[in-house]
Amino acid sequence: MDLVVKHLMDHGIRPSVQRVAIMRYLMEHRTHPTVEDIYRDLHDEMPTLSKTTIYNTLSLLGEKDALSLLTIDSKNIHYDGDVSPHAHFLCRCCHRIFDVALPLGLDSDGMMPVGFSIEHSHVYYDGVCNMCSGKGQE
Amino acid sequence: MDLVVKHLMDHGIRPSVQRVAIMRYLMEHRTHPTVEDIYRDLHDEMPTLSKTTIYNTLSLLGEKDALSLLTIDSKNIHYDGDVSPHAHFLCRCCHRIFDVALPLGLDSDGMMPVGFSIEHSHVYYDGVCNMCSGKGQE
DNA sequence: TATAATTTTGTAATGGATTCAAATTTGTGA
DNA sequence: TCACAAATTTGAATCCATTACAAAATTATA
Repeated sequence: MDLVVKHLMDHGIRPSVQRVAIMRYLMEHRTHPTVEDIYRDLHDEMPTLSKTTIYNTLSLLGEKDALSLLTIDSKNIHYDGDVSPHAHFLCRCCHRIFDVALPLGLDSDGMMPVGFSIEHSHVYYDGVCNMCSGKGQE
Repeated sequence: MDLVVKHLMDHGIRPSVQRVAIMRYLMEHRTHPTVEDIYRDLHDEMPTLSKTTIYNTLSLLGEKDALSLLTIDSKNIHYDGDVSPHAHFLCRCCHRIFDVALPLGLDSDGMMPVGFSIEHSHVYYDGVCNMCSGKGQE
């Protein structure tokens, strides 16, 4: 079975044409796109796709933990189809978001007051990326 | 000298009446307020304070690292006058943001690819707080 | 096939954030 | 203290991401 369809069904989401297209886009483009990005890029192959559907779908996928919401950028919400544990880095210069490894020793056990239960955790960095600093290997 | 004025000057910010009032509000209210919260609460003592000034001031204070922007909540930007290292927890039920300790052994050294320089880092959690879960000691 | 439930769609409305130029305040030098 | 320049504040207009909503289309079920 299609990996994307399986991913949706594993998270209890009925795989409509639009949902599959949006989830596939997220799984094939690890660029942490915004709603605008998704709409622009999917518009060619699905001219009837509406922005409302994208909002609805991303909202549903988020509730079901089929994707991850990135709030690192105060201007726009970004979405990540990779739900495996990793941190994110926002370049203040080119505004791209990069996947980075989680810091060593990250362990929130015993850090929370009694009665607090963690559902998700996020580690965000911002700074300047290798391209923008001119110090990166090309 | 007034601690608030000193805090501003230490960060290279000229302490105008409005800036001091906004910074003081943030230092005395550890509730991680939004622009709306600040505007509502300061309006009594400063009826002429405009929202644009609050936006301008928070933007300036953020650039100078005199406060911290919290992007944990996708609905609104929250502001934190406490710039010492700590993590944040957003309750998905009451939508309050709590200060929590950073996880033990947190170490981002060597986690970044060559050429990436970190300027700020944030650790965010979401889940249910002790009040909303009913399991907290009151 | 008929009916109900679900999903999609486009338009309108909402509201947080920004732009901008005028008004005000503050700082500086004579 | 006064005059001028620089910095700051203000409010109206605007922008734009997101949401609300109800009709249309699609899909599931009997």
